[in-house]
Amino acid sequence: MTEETSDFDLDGFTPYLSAVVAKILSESLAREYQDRFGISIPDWRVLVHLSRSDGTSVRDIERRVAMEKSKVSRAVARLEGRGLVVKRQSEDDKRLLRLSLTAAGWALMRELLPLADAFQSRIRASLGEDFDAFERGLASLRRDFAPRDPG
Amino acid sequence: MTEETSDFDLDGFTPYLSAVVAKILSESLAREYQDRFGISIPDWRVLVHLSRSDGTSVRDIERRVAMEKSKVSRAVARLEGRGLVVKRQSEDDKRLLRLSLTAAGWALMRELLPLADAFQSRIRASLGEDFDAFERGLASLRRDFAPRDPG
DNA sequence: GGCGCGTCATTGCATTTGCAACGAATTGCT
DNA sequence: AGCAATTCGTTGCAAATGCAATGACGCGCC
Repeated sequence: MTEETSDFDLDGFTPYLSAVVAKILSESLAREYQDRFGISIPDWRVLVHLSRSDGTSVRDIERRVAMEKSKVSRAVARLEGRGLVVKRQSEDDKRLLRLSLTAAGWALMRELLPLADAFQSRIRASLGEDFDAFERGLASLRRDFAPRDPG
Repeated sequence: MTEETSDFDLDGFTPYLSAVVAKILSESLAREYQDRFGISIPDWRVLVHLSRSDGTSVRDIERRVAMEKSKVSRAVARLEGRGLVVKRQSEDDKRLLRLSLTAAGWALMRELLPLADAFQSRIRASLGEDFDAFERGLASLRRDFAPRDPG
């Protein structure tokens, strides 16, 4: 009866497409470390962030990795329980936590980071000559659509 | 003490960046319809998909929108409860559902789709001349990293 | 110095999610 | 045709999630 249909192009709709792509990328990568190392996606994000900048706080990670602070807090608690991360109270500001990888944490990252590099290479190959424009695009969107900082 | 730090570049790591960007895009768009229309992100995805292809099944949406079938099923149930969608049993294959928007569903979409178009314009402006390469990139990644079809 | 206001991290709780199990229906094999 | 294997959609249940409330602390104004 109503053969009605909008002319809206779902596959050209960037928010939708990028959600799909982000999901399959995360899951594809997660398959390589979840079973093998017992690391969840939030755990992975925290670990990678700490391998970059040792001594950051929960709030830093929340901002930078776009994860809820409660999610970060629980991931950190899990990782601390496994002896991969240590929490110290910051001396400058006792509200803050200074998070660091332990020796075991670093050892794990020496196994995980090559996986990440290999995965990134696959992505680069898939994107070909569009790679640079793609990365620039992600940066632009992040800048222009990031939630207003209430500070 | 250990001023140790890996040289891994988090901001150049595509799975991470794309997850962040997808999240802020989804949430930024959601802010425009959630409160106003009481539509959640999964609801939105289903509605948009149905506005494109009337009469598709839960499984179709699962495949195409990269949502768990249970998530689709529950979104459809919600939308049916609000009178925006109808479920009919397919006559060809009685396992399948034929999903359609109701008149009320179409009326809602006539309000929502302009929001989507406007949002897409903002994205296009943000990406500038990289827009085409960006969309091509999303399509490539989707193709190359999509989960193996067990069929 | 004291007091109100804002920030950091955690936690309680309600909602959402994902996975596995299930019933109904179809397909394929013999 | 008969029966096993598979597919579709739903649902039960445990785990994950998001939000608001809380406690500890720092900052600024008086």
